[in-house]
Amino acid sequence: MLRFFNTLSGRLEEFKPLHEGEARLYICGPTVWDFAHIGNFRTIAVFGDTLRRYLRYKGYRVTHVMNITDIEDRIIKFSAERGQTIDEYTARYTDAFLQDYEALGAERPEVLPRATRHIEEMVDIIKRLVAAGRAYESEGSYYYRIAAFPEYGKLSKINFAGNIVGGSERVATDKYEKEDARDFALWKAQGSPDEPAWDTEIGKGRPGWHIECSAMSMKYLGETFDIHAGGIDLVFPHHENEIAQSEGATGKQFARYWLHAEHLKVEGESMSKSLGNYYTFRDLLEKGFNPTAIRYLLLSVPYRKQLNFTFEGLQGAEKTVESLGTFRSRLRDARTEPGSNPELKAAAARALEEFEAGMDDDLNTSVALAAIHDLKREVNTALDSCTVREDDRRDILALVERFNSVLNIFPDDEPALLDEDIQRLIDERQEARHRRDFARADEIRDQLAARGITLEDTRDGVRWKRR
RNA sequence: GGCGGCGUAGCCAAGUGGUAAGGCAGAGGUCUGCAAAACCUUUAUUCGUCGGUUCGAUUCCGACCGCCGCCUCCA
Repeated sequence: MLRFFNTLSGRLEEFKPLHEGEARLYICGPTVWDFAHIGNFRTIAVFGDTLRRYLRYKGYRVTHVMNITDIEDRIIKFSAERGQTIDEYTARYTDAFLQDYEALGAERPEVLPRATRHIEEMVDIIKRLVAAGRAYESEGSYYYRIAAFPEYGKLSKINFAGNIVGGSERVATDKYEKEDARDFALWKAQGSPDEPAWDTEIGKGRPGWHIECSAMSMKYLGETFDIHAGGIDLVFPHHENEIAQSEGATGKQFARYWLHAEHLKVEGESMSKSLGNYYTFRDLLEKGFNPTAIRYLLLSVPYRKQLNFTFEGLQGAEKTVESLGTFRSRLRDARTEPGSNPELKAAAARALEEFEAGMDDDLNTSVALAAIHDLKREVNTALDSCTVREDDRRDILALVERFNSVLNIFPDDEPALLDEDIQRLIDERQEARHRRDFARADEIRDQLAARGITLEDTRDGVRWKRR
């Protein structure tokens, strides 16, 4: 039974999709004004992708929508400063993001909508809100009338009674003419002629930040859909406002399950540019770290925990991921007798059960990974003692692929081709070893090591791997 | 100020009202010509501190200390 911690109810709830056999998922993706940092990737690419993959593993047909925000104050400002259109300005960051997203082993969502392409849908919602009395126009801008949506605050549990609203008087510092300090902008009238603006039925201007997610999620997933996910910082005001906008316009429940990923820390501190511990995924690749290891590390702690990202941990993850790869290729290459070993059959069944128990429990990836490590150890022991049989080999390899279809942490171990001269050197070394000419054998091994080829002598011959 | 999360071995950490998963690092060993890989053994009488509830708490409650976050378009 798959259960999620739903921010809306504050409880663990069984996942029941709205449509039989189908799971519809919306994730608030990046804002494309800068390169995304590893925290973004943990939420969007690792948590979001794992959620998507596990839903599919559970048999649901998944529709995954991830927005890419391309209307935002900084984007407007920077593109204007450079005399570029928004598309020209954001193209570089969007491309880089998608490239990194895939390098991290995440699957491309079915829909990657852009705010700039959905102005009409946003305007439509604003018109519906105005008609429902939940929005009003003021000096060319439109605001959400929070007083007309009594449920406001139900997601973030923020008590607005004595907090932001001081009384009935307008907040004098606000530059806009709002009825209430809490009211937020749905549409901003064009400020100056050089500012990008869209000419629409409700005037010339640009949308507020929150409306894009209401418009795009409902367009692709329906007015009510299953899961809405994102970083914990989005709970308020972004997601709270999305609920107000969507439910205020449709009168129906918006998203049924709200999942929020915690932020990570770096070396025990919050990640920030000023602390100098702000890393993008690209930074880590440039430092030579393996993307699979990065994924493993970001996955090793359940998404609702603040994982502490450290370089020591990343080095550890590299070793771990390497050993997973060794395990899989060892099993693949093992020469086995026909039949099956009941102990391994039981070990595999236990691993599957624990993996699913962990993942079912609000995607507890720590437990799921422990199940994989336990299986790895038992199988390696059996490989050492030659007690793996052909059926075990086949079944456990299939099981590993099942696990990997969800976590994607086994490194690629495609039996890549060796250059002919490398193969010749390996053969020559084997001959030398038979002659007990170990000096020559070691010389060749060092030579290959310098070319990035590590050799391992096993009972069944030489294994090699490229580093 | 309001609201929330966290504090478990050298490091990253799971977890539970009945006496602590997993990974990395360390130590010893097996295997090996030597390595590598793999495996075995070992590493918290203890889960921030102090109280309380309980037959029993790391797990529940309270206080305190420390860290992180939201309330300010940062995942």
